[in-house]
Amino acid sequence: MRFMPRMKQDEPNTHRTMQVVNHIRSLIENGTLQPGDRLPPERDFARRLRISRASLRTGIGYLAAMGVMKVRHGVGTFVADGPPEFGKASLGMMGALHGFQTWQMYEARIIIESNIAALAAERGKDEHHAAMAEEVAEMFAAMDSPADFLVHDLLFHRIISQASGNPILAAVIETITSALYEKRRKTVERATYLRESAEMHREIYRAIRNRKPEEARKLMEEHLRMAQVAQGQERPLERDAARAKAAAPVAVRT
Amino acid sequence: MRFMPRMKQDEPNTHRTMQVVNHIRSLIENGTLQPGDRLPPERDFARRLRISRASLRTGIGYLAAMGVMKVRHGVGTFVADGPPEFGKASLGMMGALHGFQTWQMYEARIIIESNIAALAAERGKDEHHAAMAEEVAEMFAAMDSPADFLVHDLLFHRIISQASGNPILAAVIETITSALYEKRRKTVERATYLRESAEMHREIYRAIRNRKPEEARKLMEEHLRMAQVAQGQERPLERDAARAKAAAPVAVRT
DNA sequence: GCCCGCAATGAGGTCAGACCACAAATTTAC
DNA sequence: GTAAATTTGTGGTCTGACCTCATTGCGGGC
Repeated sequence: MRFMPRMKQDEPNTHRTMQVVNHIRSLIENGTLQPGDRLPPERDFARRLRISRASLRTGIGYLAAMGVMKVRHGVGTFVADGPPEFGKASLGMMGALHGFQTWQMYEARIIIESNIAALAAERGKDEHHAAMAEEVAEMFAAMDSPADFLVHDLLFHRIISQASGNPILAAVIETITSALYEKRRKTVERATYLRESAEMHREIYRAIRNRKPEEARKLMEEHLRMAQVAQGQERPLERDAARAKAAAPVAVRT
Repeated sequence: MRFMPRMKQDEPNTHRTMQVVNHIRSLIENGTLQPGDRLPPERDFARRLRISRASLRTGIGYLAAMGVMKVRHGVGTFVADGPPEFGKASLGMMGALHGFQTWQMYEARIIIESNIAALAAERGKDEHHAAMAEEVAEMFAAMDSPADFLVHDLLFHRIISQASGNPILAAVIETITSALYEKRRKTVERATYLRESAEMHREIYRAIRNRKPEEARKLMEEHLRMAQVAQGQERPLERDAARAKAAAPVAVRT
């Protein structure tokens, strides 16, 4: 992190929070701050921005909630690295608020990730293919360790997201996947279908490497649908669902 | 909002912010707080939770960043109503951080929303059909007022999202759309294609009402692709894109 | 009697400075 | 030389005063 310009002085009444957010945003946009970089200590930064530490912290908290910043007590505040995603807790929180169902997460995941696979088959580069092959191999090697298997499973899917060339779709999938992760880790212990799963991954990999978008899409969809069934998260029938939650009125507020 | 239980006292070292978030989350989950409800005044709430007002505010700020709460200076703090979406600023912020391109937003939108249209054709209810018809009519009526037209355009798409029965996909689209809104409002003034656009909407509506998922999907995709072209946001050719940003290394950190 | 304008009220927003808790580096003791 | 204790640097929390904004309601002027 190099030279850091001073914040604009005007607009005295605009919310301090947004001043901080916009300031940091501009630092990111002009390259002063990059993923993984560390912010100055709060006390210094606040003095430099000529605002109180409390206000600075509010702004940082805002960015942390969106997953843009990562705060580590006793260590420092960092710009997020790793794959882009919406705030970790946000899906869960919105789920509580709007009554998301698990089958809806799977449905969204199937729709988006099968298209990601197709895009990856069109755009994937050699590095991606190599990395995918690596993870498939690791999966076969970890057949007796469900926990390890899961790790490489996740990594495999993440590489496909990256190969798709669309970080927005990748971010959405990342968010959904991490919300699903907890439920998943429990059922993976029943390792009965690991071999089958590994082979499906291999087929997906081949379709992508051979640049067969439609095949990749179809295989991915099949794979995810199977994963969903393996965890008993199919969409309930209408008459069962009706009991669960009364239909919301068609009211689209502005 | 009825009786409000007291926060758990234990776990003294856990972050106050998360205490607040979890507490409010539980209030939402057990129905004490509902969309549109107002939180108690910060001073009272903080006293009841036995934490400082500053900490409470940190937690509220966190929720506000995720779009779960809405704070209005001088008025109060409310649980968000309206359609679910990720934090308004989050996409823009992530875009700055990870270099999202506009064509990627359109690509994501086309993929997701065409599938939403298909789902809506399968699951849409009479109320949705009626509301959609209404908005189509409004669009034809607003042919001479691009700004009004845009409003009904947005509403139309929002109803389809709701009719799809998958609030997660709806939230994603809502987030992308609002990020795209600014750019859109400018070009809509060149009203040359409004009639054409209205007719496409009508066709989409008909496909959904007649429960023709594949047709709805196809029409929606066509419609969005046209909107993208109308604003000159096609995906650049590879050789042009290469110059814009060097390919990131295939590094998938955990 | 009605309307406009100006307190009064109550809400969130900001500030300052002291102190607490955690993690890493450094020194000290053995 | 290693392990324990201490120091240092950073984020986390508290207190309580004061500021700004939006709404309410009371007057005075018409």
